[in-house]
This record gives sequence, structure tokens and C-alpha cells, in this order.
Amino acid sequence: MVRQSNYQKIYDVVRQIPRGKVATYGQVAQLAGLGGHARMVGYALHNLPENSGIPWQRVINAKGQISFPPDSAHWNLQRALLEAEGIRFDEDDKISLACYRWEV
DNA sequence: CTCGTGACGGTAT
DNA sequence: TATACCGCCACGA
Repeated sequence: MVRQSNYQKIYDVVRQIPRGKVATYGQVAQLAGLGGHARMVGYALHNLPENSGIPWQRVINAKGQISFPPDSAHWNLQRALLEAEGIRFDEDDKISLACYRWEV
């Protein structure tokens, strides 16, 4: 067996997120077999370089919002990327729950 | 080897 | 219904 690192598994799951959809850290963690350890997902993505080809922008927190602090460069970047993919943001910067539903 | 922090989630108050 | 706190694993110093 491959005994792939959990990080690799996370990246694989994130890569499966279709364009125009998003997933929560908990969802990714569960699909990656990590159970409910969403923090690890965040850590993995934090270690992720921008040119790795991973759609990290499609991963958000359970509140349906971007986990970055507002006014942050990363926050604006992620929001711009999601909007460019057709993701609609609520007035509270929340994403429609329908976008969480994605299947491979 | 030990301590503290972190792109979070769930439960309790 | 909203806010606060704790717990989990991994990694850096």
C-alpha cells in the first residue's frame, strides 16, 4: 500500500472539488479519512504553495465563510477566485449552502 | 524532548 | 439564536 501522508490525501480530496463548488474543512477531513480533524486540513493547505495547482480557494470553514481575517490579502484573493468561478456571496460574506453539495 | 500555535468543529451556556 | 471554550493532530522553535 502506499501509506500516503494524510496531507497527500487532503490534497487529493481538494483536487476533486469541481469548479463552482466549495467544501468545508470538516467535509474534506472526513473524505480524506481524517474523521473530524478539520484543523489538520487547514494546516495542510497552509503548507501548500500557491503554484501547487490545488484549488485551496474552494475550501472554506463550516460557517460558509472564508477563514481568513477580512481585509487580508488572502481573504480578498480567495473571494475573488471564488466569484470568478461563479460562487455567490451573501451580504454576510457567506456562500450558499447549495455550493457545499458536490460529488465526484 | 517540551511548549505553544494554528486556513476548525462541535457542544455548552 | 449568538458567543465562548475546549479538544484534536502536526509542526516549528
